[in-house]
Amino acid sequence: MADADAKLVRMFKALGHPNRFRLFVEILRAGESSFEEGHHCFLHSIMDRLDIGAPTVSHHLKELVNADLVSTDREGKFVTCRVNQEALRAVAGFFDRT
Amino acid sequence: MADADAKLVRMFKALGHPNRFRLFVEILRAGESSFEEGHHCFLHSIMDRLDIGAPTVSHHLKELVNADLVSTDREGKFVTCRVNQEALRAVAGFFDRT
DNA sequence: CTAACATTTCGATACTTGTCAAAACATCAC
DNA sequence: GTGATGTTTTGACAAGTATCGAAATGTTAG
Repeated sequence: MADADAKLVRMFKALGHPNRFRLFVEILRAGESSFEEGHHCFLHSIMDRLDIGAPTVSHHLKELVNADLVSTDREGKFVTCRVNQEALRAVAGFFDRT
Repeated sequence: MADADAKLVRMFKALGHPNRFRLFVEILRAGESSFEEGHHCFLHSIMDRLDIGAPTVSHHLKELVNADLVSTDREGKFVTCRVNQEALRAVAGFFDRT
């Protein structure tokens, strides 16, 4: 299997769990509605809206990062998240090819 | 979570496993290169190209069908598969929205 | 009807994963 | 420094999943 395909599979797998999908969509939407540079958002505000324990959110976030769908940064006490637009284009490209 | 989202998650989950992804791509490609109506292809010819046991292929195919990515028909002794184009458009739409 | 072929179901097993509580780590405010 | 707050790691457990061999089912050919 081609390398690019393996990467796609990792993305699909990451999005193929309800809680991870919701986490991703929250990051996506929070980033869209943000006026700050880079469209990032704070993890703790997302945690507030998901009724999942913090360790679980952290675990899922790490998987989104491993799948290259999301990237994170630390700003002092907080962690900020943003979606990786380039990765999204790769996925969209797969479906456009069909 | 909205109903449409749950459907998306099922599709992502189905595509998020290497063997299932390969099965899907085989069906996709076989269908594309076919001149028969409906772009269908025979399951046994796909099985030949994947080094996975028949029971496992059958299992994965069922999951692709459950995810609404693929539909199957029986033609006598054989099973034919085709991708569900409408479902593909639904997924593509998700990524266009970003 | 029987033999051959295509596919699915069943049963078992090894492996992966989602989740949480508790502890640890990181950073800031004081 | 201490305490408070945000996040991650660890350890554990339940649940889910991928895979296979064997058996069962469906279907056609002869």
